[in-house]
Amino acid sequence: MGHDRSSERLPRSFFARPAIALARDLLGRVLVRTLEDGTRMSARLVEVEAYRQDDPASHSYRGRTARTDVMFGPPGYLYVYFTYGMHFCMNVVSGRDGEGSAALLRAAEPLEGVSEMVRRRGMTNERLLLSGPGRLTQALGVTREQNGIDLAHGDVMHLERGRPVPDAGVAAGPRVGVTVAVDNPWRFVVTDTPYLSRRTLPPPRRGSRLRGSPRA
DNA sequence: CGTTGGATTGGCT
DNA sequence: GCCAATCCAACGC
Repeated sequence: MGHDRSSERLPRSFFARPAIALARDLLGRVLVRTLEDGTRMSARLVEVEAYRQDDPASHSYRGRTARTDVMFGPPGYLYVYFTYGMHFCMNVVSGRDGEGSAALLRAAEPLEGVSEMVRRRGMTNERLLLSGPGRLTQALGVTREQNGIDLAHGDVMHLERGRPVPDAGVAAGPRVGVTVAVDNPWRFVVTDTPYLSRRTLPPPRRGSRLRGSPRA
């Protein structure tokens, strides 16, 4: 039995790599949100997607703008954007400073602070508390105000080591809700969990270079 | 400056 | 399964 390091904070170096590698390795990690009154909420990440600068589906594809500025900054910061007139989505910035890439946090398993999540979500079904990018931000109290915060050293939100998920427990498939670059299997999910935004992975499309079951 | 549609969700058919 | 809600960034003129 070794020393338990699961609550150690992930350092800047963890985030300083390509979006696909980061997205995959974020599975099983613990996202911790600390409110101003000290209340702690935490959740185990089970669904994450990668977005690269050379990727037509990425906000960074058309260059650096006011909205995507954080995405082009150094790794380990939070990129939050507003969509469909009512939802916020949050990303962990990856790669190098000056490069626009990030990992979209799409779903998680509630751990600590469930009653606080329930209050913010206005519903009690634990399965639906954090199972979607908009639900995740609503439950954890993340809005435009948290755009650009530092996850590696800040107090508002951080990531802990948790328990990395082995390849046998991970599946990859097309990203949800994107209409371009649909053959890029950059959505990573933990297979053995009820907390995903979608229950099943779509089958490989005809003409796709992928074959058989999607793998990490 | 006007138009378009989106890395979504929840409610209704 | 279908679709409205509701804002605003990006793009075209």
